[in-house]
Amino acid sequence: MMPSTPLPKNYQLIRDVVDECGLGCHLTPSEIYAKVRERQPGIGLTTIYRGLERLRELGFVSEIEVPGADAAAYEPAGPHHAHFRCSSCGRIEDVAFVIPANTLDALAREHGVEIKDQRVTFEGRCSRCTASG
Amino acid sequence: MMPSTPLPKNYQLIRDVVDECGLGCHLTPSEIYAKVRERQPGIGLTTIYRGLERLRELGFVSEIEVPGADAAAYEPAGPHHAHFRCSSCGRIEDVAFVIPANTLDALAREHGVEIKDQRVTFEGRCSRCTASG
DNA sequence: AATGGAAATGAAATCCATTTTCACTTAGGC
DNA sequence: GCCTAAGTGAAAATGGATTTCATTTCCATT
Ligand SMILES: [Mn+2]
Ligand SMILES: [Mn+2]
Ligand SMILES: [Zn+2]
Ligand SMILES: [Zn+2]
Repeated sequence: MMPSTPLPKNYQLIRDVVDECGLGCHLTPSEIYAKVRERQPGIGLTTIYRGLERLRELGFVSEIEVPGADAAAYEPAGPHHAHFRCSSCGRIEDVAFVIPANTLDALAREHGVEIKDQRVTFEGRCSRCTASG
Repeated sequence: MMPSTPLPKNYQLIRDVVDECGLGCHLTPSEIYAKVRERQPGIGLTTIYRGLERLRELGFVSEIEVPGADAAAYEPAGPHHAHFRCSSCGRIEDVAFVIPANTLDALAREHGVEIKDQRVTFEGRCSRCTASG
């Protein structure tokens, strides 16, 4: 089939900013706003929120909600993984960890629910804070 | 040693409400507010927030922050566990699952961080919603 | 080109959980 | 009783996210 409707220009800019940040990089809507604004000074924060929602629906970006963080963060879509949040400095890092599907299946059966997603977040001290503090 | 300072009466009421809710029961500050208010009509929401923070520091209650939920939830302190959130109705259930310590150790070593806590949340459809919807 | 409807846009208003401020009351060691 | 620290609640402030609404842009169709 034909390539579906191309992304509106502004949404593409948002996608670019998230993509250029790269894997393992997590940006808040405000941070994205600031970066997009460098290329499109007139854009409004509202459009950032709307664009991020759309891009998430389309599977281009992922939203992560980390307990303790004051705002949601976005990253380019990629392989599923866990996150680590340093409770000292707030830094968020990727952690290569996923609960295997057969474990999820067992849990789902056991609890009589249908599990569609997992969110794993670790909390502690990052190497930088351990070194300095 | 002497029993440390007894809990202020209002904080004790908050603790009672959370405890009476039982394991596997998760209450938001507003819900707790409503319940405490039945016994102490004059109490303010501010005191609920302050009490919950204190009770958490003292280890009597646990706060859980579930992605997708609009407010934090509290439960009586107890064994560590994971949570399941139904994306259809919002219901939060306990899930008997913890990432084993040796796995955490390996991850921590691998990523050069110090892991102090884990937060595991599953998302999907609860049995009730699967049956009805 | 003209047209019309759908989508996108941004400013402003609104929402809402949580925190902060501040003046006041309470509790308890002395 | 006095004094200080802790507790309290109303009200205001905060701040991320959403909603509203009037306007503009986009594009497929004439
Ligand atoms: Mn990530
Ligand atoms: Mn629980
Ligand atoms: Zn750190
Ligand atoms: Zn449900």
